Amino acid sequence: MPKVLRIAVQAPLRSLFDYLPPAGVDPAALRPGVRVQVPFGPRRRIGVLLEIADASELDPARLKPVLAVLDPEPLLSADDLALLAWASRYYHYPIGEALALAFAPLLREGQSAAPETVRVLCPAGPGGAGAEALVKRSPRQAELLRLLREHPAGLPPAILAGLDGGKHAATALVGKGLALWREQAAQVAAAGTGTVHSPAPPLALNPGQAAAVARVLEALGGFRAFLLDGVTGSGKTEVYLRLAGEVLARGGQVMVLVPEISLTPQLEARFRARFPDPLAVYHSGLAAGERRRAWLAMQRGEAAILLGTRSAVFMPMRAPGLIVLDEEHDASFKQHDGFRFSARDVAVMRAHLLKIPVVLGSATPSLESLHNVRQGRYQRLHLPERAGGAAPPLFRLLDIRGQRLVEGLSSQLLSEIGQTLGRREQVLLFVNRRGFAPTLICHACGWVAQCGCCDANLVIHFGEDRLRCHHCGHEQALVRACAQCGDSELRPLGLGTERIEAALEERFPEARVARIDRDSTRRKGSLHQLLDDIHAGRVDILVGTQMLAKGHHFPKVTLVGIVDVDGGLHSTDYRAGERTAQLIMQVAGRAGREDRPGSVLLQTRQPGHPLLCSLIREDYAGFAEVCAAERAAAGLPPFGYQALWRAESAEADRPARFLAGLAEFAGRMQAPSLQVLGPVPAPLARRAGRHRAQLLLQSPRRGELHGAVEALLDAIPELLAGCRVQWSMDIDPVDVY
DNA sequence: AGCACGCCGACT
DNA sequence: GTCGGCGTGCTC
Repeated sequence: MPKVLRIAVQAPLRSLFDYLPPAGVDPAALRPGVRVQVPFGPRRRIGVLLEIADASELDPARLKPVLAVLDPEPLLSADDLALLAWASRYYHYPIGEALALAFAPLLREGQSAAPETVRVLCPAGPGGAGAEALVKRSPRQAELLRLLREHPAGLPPAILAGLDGGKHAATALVGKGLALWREQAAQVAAAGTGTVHSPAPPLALNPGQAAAVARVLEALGGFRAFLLDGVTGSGKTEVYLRLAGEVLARGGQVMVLVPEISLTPQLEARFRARFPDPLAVYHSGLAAGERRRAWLAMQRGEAAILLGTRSAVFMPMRAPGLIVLDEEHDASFKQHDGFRFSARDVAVMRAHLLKIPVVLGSATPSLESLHNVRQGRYQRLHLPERAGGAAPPLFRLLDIRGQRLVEGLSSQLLSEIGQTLGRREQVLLFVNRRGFAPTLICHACGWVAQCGCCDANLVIHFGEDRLRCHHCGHEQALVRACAQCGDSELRPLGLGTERIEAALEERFPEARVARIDRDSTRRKGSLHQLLDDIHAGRVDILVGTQMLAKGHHFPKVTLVGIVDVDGGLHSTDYRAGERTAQLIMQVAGRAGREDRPGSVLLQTRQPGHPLLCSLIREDYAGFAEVCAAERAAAGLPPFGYQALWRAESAEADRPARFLAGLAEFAGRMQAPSLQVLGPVPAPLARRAGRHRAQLLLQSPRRGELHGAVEALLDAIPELLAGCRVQWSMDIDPVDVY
C-alpha cells in the first residue's frame, strides 16, 4: 500500500497537500517535521511534512512525488509542531505560512541545516628531524610546522589567515606530505563565546525578589504562568537572572523575550556577564547567516540562553526549561501584519505544551494579564520596593485650564524646570509627537497642508525645512504661501518635540537641550551618542517621544514633565487610556533613582478625569481597576473576545462593500452572542492612496467568535467575487488603525 | 501569494 | 494584425 505524505506547503492556503514519497525513499523512515521540496503548480516550494497517511482523498493520479527530503532528522519537534498547529488554528492563519515563519530565513528558503564545516590544517607524515630537513630552506614553512605540532587537532583557518604567507606555506607543507586538510564541523554556537573569566556575582535579593524566585523555582519542571509585577527599578532583571542560573544549572535552556531589538544589547550584556553558558540572540535586525546560526544553536542545544524579540517565540529548543517575557504589556509583542500572533500569548501556550514555567514581567501589566491573575490562570508575583531603596516619584497634576501657555508649556512647569536646572539636575520632557507641529494652517483662509494620498495632515519639520506625512512617507519642501489663497501667513498648529526643544532653548539659553526621537536618532550610533552625553551630564534638558520611555535609565533626572496627557485619554481607541497610563508610568520610572527623589508633572485640562485621578492617587493598580471596570461594562477585552477584519482597496467603496457582505453573512449565523460592529471607515480612512475600512466581531464567548470567523473564512471566496480588495483578519487585535 | 490562462484597447 | 491590461482560477 503506497503511503501518502501530507505536507504543509509554504503558501497562503489553509489545507495540507498530499504527495507521494520520492522514488527510493521508504516513507516509514520519514518523520513529521522534516522539510521537503515539492512541485507546486509551475513552481517548486518548501514545505514541512506533517502526517504520513495510508491514502489520499484525491485521485491518486493527481499526486506528484516529493522532489527532495531536505533534513535527515526533523528540525522541529512534535512539541514545536503542536504549538504551530495551535497558533495556526487560533489565529486562523495558513499552517504552511505559520510553519515557514518558525524557521530562520535561510532555512525557510530550503538551505541545508547541516553544520557548516571549516577546512583545518592537520599535521601528517613523518615528524622529527626528517620533517625539519624538508623545510630547512623555508622559514615560513618551518614556523608553520612548529605551530602545527602545537595544534595536533588542526589549525583553524582564522589562525592560518593571520600568518604571513600562511596559505602558501600550508600548500607547500601539504605538497611535501607534512600536512593535510581536513573538513571539520564548525562550532555552531559562534554567537556564544562561552567564556566569562570572572562571572559577575549575583546581587543580593530583597524579600520580594527572594519570594518571587522561590515561587518560580518551586514550579520548575511543570507548567505555571507567573505575572512578575514590579515598578521600574524593582529588580525584575535580577529575578530573571537568578531563575536562569537555576535552570542552566539543571541543564535546561532559557528563552528570554523582549519587545524591541534595541532592548537586547543591555540584557545580553547582563546575561553574558553573569553566565559562561553560550548565548544566542535572535531578532529581525540580524543578518541571515547570524539568524540561522542562532536558530540552529538553540535547536541543537548548543546555546543555553536565547535572547530575542517576538519572532523568537517559535524557536525550537532541545531542553526547554523556562520562558521569560519582559515588558509583557508592550504592544510590540503583537505582530501587526501577516501572521498576527501575540508572542505573549504564544509564549504562555508554549510553556503549557512544554510543561515549563513562564514568567511575564512588567511594571504596568496589561489588563489581560491582570484579568488572568484574577481568574487564577496566572500567579502574581509582586515586587513592591525599588531595589536600592530609592523613593518612588511624586506625581502632580498641573491644571492648565485658562492658563497662558508658552508653546504649550505652563508657567508653573517652566518655573519648576528653572528650579531643577538651578540645582544642576536634569529635566525630562515627554511629548508624544515628533516634528515641530502636527499641522500647518493658513491664518487668512484656514487652509491646512494635507497629504495627497492619506487622510492626514502634513507634519512640519522645521529643522529640515520640510513637510512630512507620518503615515505614507510622502515629504515635500516647507511651503511659504497658502496653496488656496496665496497668503503668506502660515502658522504651526499643535506641539511636537522640535517645537518644545526650540521653546526651551529660547527660555533657558544656558541650558543644553537634547532631543530624542526617531528623527534625531536616525543616523546609526546617534542615539548612543545622545545617551552618552546625557549620562555624562553634558545635557540639562531631554525632550523626547516614547523612545525615552523604554529601557533607558537616567539617574540624574529629577523632574519629568508630560506636556499633554489629554490627547492620550481621548482617542477613539478604547485601549488609549491603558496605553497612556503605561506610558506615563514608564516615563515616570526614568526619574529619581537612588538618592534623588523625582517628581512628575502632568499638564492637563481635565484634572478630574477618573482614569488620571486613579493613576495619580492610587498608582497603576488603582488605575487598572477603574479601567477594567469600564471594559467589563462594555464587554470589551479582556471581558470579551474580538476579531477585526480589515480591508483596503484603491477604489473608495470596495472595502466597505466587501465588509458589509461579511457583516450580513455574520448576521445570519447561529451565534447569538456575536456582536457585529461595522463596517466603519478605518481611523485613517485613506492611507497611501488606499481606502480602508474595518469590521469588528465581538463576543463574550471565545468559541462562538472563532466558529463565526471560521465560517466567514470559508465564505470569503464567494463574498470576494467581483470585489477585489486586500483583506486581513486579526484575532485579539491591539491596534485599530 | 504567484503564476497561468483568457478575452478586449492602442501601437509597430 | 499583435503587445499587454488585469479579472479569474488553481496549486496535491
